[in-house]
Amino acid sequence: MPSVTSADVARAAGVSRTTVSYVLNDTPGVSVSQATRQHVRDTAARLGYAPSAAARTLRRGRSDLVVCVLPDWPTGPVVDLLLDHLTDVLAERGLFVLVHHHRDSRALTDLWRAVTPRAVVGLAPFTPDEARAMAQAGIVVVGTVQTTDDDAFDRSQHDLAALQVDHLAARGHRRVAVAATDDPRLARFAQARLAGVRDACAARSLPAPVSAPVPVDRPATDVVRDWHETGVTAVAAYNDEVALAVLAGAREAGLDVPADLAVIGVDDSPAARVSAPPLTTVAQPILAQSDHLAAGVLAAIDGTAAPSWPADPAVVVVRGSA
Amino acid sequence: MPSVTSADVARAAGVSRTTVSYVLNDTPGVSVSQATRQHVRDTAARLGYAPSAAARTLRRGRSDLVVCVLPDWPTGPVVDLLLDHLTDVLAERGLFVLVHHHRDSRALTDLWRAVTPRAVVGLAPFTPDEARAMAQAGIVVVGTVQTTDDDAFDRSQHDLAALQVDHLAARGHRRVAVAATDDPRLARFAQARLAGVRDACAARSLPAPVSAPVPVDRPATDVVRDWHETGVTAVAAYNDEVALAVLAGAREAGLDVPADLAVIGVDDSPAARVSAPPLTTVAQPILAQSDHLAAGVLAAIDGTAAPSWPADPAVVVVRGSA
DNA sequence: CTGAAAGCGCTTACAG
DNA sequence: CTGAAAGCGCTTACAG
Repeated sequence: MPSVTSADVARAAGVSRTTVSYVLNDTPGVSVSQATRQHVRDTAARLGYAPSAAARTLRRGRSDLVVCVLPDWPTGPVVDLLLDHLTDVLAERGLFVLVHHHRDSRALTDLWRAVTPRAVVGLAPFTPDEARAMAQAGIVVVGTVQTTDDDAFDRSQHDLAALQVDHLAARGHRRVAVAATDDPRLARFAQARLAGVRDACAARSLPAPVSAPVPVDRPATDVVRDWHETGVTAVAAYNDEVALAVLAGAREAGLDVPADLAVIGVDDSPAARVSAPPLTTVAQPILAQSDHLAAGVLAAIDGTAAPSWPADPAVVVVRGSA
Repeated sequence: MPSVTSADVARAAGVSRTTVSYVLNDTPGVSVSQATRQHVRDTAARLGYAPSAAARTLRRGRSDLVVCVLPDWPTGPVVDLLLDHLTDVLAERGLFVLVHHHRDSRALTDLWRAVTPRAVVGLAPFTPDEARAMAQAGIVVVGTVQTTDDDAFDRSQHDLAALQVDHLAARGHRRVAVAATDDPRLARFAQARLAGVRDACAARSLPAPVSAPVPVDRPATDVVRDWHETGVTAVAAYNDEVALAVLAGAREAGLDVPADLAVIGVDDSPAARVSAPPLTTVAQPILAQSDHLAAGVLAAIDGTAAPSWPADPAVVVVRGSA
């Protein structure tokens, strides 16, 4: 179908393309009579005119599109919240957020064929190569984690782990196990988190933690039994999903939570509230993080200084499991 | 930063823009010497050349972008799977998938300002107005559900509900309750699903089901107790998340699942495998649906006939709860 | 108040 | 084998 252009609208309405553009964009500072405005709008609607974003972007020299790159692992409700908030905040500045599920680097390269975004927000850590390619292309890259080389990355994972250990230690636990994830895509995170638990234990003179991967799709019965038999009384889980599998394993093994085994997760997902027992977990300040990301995009676009990362008020939500 | 264009590359490499375009796009059927090809590529890399997607799209008259519009409610791992698969399948045809979290109609209108996609895949039902606007803009619209007016919409929800009732009835249950969602964004679905359970009960000569909204962030203790006291022995939940809240409520109320109360969900989410007891649920053929969506996009683009919706092999996954 | 014209960066027939 | 030129649809200084 031959799509209708602004020239078609101009011709049909008996005005110039200039006028069509002025009216349809509500360009400030131009005076076009109300009658003409209405006539142009009616004509555009009648013809089913849809402006070409490509032409607009080309002419303007910049697009209003912000691409948010997600990690390729399942992200859950916490990230949904972040995305919605980010979309809202940037929409107020006329920026439109579209999300890319990052699977492999090839896909990230193809991205430039399909769109030239104004900015890219990375929720997945980029490799140094990817980050360099984007920077070179003049694309603003903002992220929770700039690259996997970033120190801030390890630090944030460390802090999360420390909060778990703090809570467990305050309850008198000494022998802590780490329920890691078995998802290879999360290896980088799991590793930093384990190191965090290890350091926190050392700092509190607790014995070094043991660790095992825990699949999320079945009760972690065997692992839990092993841990319990070797004197472990508390488990720091990679996230709530893993913690749920630990809870299920304890149930199967006939262990009482938290009496026989305390369990603490990370995320404060909805499921944490209705598990048996309800899950004690670490909640991250997701809205604050989202605001920070939005501020980072805006700062980069406006050329002002990037906001500093907010003091991290991640907090332990105490429920029944630890 | 003045971004580098193909003209800059041509100048620096000492060739014409034509040659740059041929080399960088691997245009078939043109003969450029290997030496020149390499020289152009090196020059482009050295200058950090990134082609303008807007210019390319404008010139070509079409973009390679497919926008997938998600509903504004939390979608979970099932939709993630669908998205990943859709992205893979369409990538093979050079199409790039970006996801938009649909919150309000204003945002959907802004979409055309930011991008002119080749096709839109709707996972959320569009209003008739929205669908018309897109069709008029010459955008291919493909979806599980074209509009909320669509008959197929009610039918699919009906089928899901019928499967739940079938399973419950086969286990000897007669008094069925519907654990609906309290999320207003899902009202349209909840309504169709309730109607489905009602019809299925009628068809099997069971008494009409009772129904109550169940929040997912706390145990549904009171509702469950009420149901049990009025002779209800089985619950058809809106989805697994709601079912989990029912399970938690039963636990609080001191009821045994499934002896005192059977519970069946919808989705077969990971959490369903590790709940107490493991959740019996209805699994949807998500990969088949994803393939169908991809085929729909391709058919529309190629101008061939849209594939018919596959016979829906949604299936009950029997675990411990019903 | 309105219009003619330039130009954003690319691709691709066409001529050499 | 390579280059000059047209044109995609828009916005916006500029002239009237």
